[in-house]
Parts: sequence; C-alpha cells; structure tokens
Amino acid sequence: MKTSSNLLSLFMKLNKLHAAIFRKLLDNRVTMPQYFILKQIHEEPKTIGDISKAIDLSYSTVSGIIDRLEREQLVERIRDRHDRRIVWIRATEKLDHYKQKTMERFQTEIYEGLDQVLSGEQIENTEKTLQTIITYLEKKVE
Amino acid sequence: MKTSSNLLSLFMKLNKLHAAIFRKLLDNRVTMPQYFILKQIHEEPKTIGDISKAIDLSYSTVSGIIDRLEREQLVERIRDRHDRRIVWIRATEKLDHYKQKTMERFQTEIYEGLDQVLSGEQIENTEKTLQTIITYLEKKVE
DNA sequence: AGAAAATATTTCTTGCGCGAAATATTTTCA
DNA sequence: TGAAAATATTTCGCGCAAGAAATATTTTCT
Repeated sequence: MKTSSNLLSLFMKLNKLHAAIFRKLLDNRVTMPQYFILKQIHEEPKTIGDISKAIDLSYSTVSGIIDRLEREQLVERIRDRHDRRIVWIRATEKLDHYKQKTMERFQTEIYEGLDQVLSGEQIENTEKTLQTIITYLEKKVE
Repeated sequence: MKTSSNLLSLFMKLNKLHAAIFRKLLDNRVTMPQYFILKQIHEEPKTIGDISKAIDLSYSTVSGIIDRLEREQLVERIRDRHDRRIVWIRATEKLDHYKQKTMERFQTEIYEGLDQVLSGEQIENTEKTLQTIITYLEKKVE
C-alpha cells in the first residue's frame, strides 16, 4: 500500500523537473507546453483541434497557449477560407529563426543524454509499467 | 532518442489522470494537492514550512492552497504565541467529520488496488528508473 | 429553404505552481 | 541596545489546465 503511492509522488516530482529543464534550456523564452505546440506546427500549419488531440490538452488550454505564442509573434492564427470555423496555426518567420538556433539543439541535448543513462530494457519495462498504471487509473475515472 | 521522450509524455499523462482520480473519488470537493496537505495536518498541526518541505511545493503555492482550504473551513491558521512569524495549520472539526467519511476509504481504494495490479518487482524497478531520471534531470537544471 | 444538430473555437471561472518582492518578526552581533 | 541578518509567511504576476457556457459557422434533414 505504501509502495505504489511512492511511485506516484515520484511522477509528480519528475514532471516538475521536466518542465523546469525546458524553461532553462530554452532560455526562459518558451515553456514546455509552448514547445510541444511549436513542434506540432513547425513543419506545417495545424488546427487547434489537431494540436489538442496530438498533445492531449483541452481546446481551451491550447487556445490560451496559442494566445501567448501569438503575442510573442512565434505563430499566427489564420481563418480557413472554406470553413470559417477552422483556425490554422502557422509558424511565423520569427519562429523559423528561433527554431534553427535553439529548438533542435535542445531536443537532442535532453533526450539523447537521457537515453545514455537508461538501458533499453529499463525504458521498455518502465513504459510497460506506466501503461499498466494508466490503464488502471483510466478505469477508475471511467 | 525517441524512446525516453515517449517515457516523459507518459509521465505527464499519468499525472493528469492521477489528479482527476482524486477529484472524482473525493466527490469533487477536495483536489489532489489539497488532499496531500490535509493528510499532512490531520494528525497534528504543522507549519507552512513543514508542509512545503514534506510535499515538495513552494511556500507560496502551499499558502494559496491553504487559503482555499480555510475558505472551505477545513483548516485554520493559528499564529504561534512565542514566535509570531510562525503559522500553524490545524484541522477543523469539519475536517474531522469529512475525514471519517471520505478520506480513509479513498486512500485504500486507490493505492491498494494499484498494488494488486503491479508486482513488487515492477514497482521496485520502476522506482529505480525514475530515480535515475530524476537525478539526471536535476543535474541538467543545476 | 429554414430549423435543428453538429462542429470548431473562444471566453470565463477556478485552482494549481513558481519566483521575486514585500511584510512581519526574531536572532545575532558589533 | 540597536542595526543588520536571518527566518517565516504572504502577495503579486505570470503561465498552465480543465470544464462549462458562449459564439460562430457549417451540415443535416424535413
């Protein structure tokens, strides 16, 4: 009974660290959720809906993050010509610039380093355990 | 490179689920961080500082959560007589009532169930991996 | 065509969560 | 003793994150 409760508090600690790393490595200019969204749209424009599903955040949350990214002029909102309900989120030139400088370096720096610390087996087993927990918790929420 | 990045997104999913469960099982009356704080103080009063360290949240965050718990009259703030910088957080009668009804049932319902789904070995290994990742990330943040 | 249903997004309200600055009090020490 | 340092907490500003309600538009269906 004490054991798995420990596990869950480790998860929380980890998430906070993860977010902190993002901020630091991205020069405090882009947050973790902002980064995830930028990664989604930097190749081609996507709708808010696409993005929400891809990164598993609610529409309203994504909409709010886009507000801030738009304010920083890293992305822009474009209404679809044919279906005016749809809003396309598109990278700006400023993002293209930024991307070259920071985002790619970052991606490798954090995850490749982590892959060296963990064995393939460890990653695999942990992934499996996490999936089990997720499935269990999902059943609990309905 | 793709592998451990997957792992980190699983952590995020898990945390969200975890928080959702708390809300649901606690009848939408107490949130997860609120629950952690209530658990800290339900035996004996603690200071904001004690609580912050125990659950690893900043003073300001804990102070805010206490505000809301106080509003719901589940806890109260008591100034220390001898050192007036210190604020003791104390359970109210309302919390005692609430505790009997909900909190204990909850504690067993979620974690004991999880312990049945996971093997001891799985928990142990996962805990070890998480610690490795945490140590790695901590070094990255400095 | 026109009402009703469906779809896409935004707005609003609530609750974390942090760091920095502000406030209050106590301790230290010159 | 009285200024300075240390300690404990709160306040402020910012950015998530969610659900519910509002808005805008398109599709469906009679």
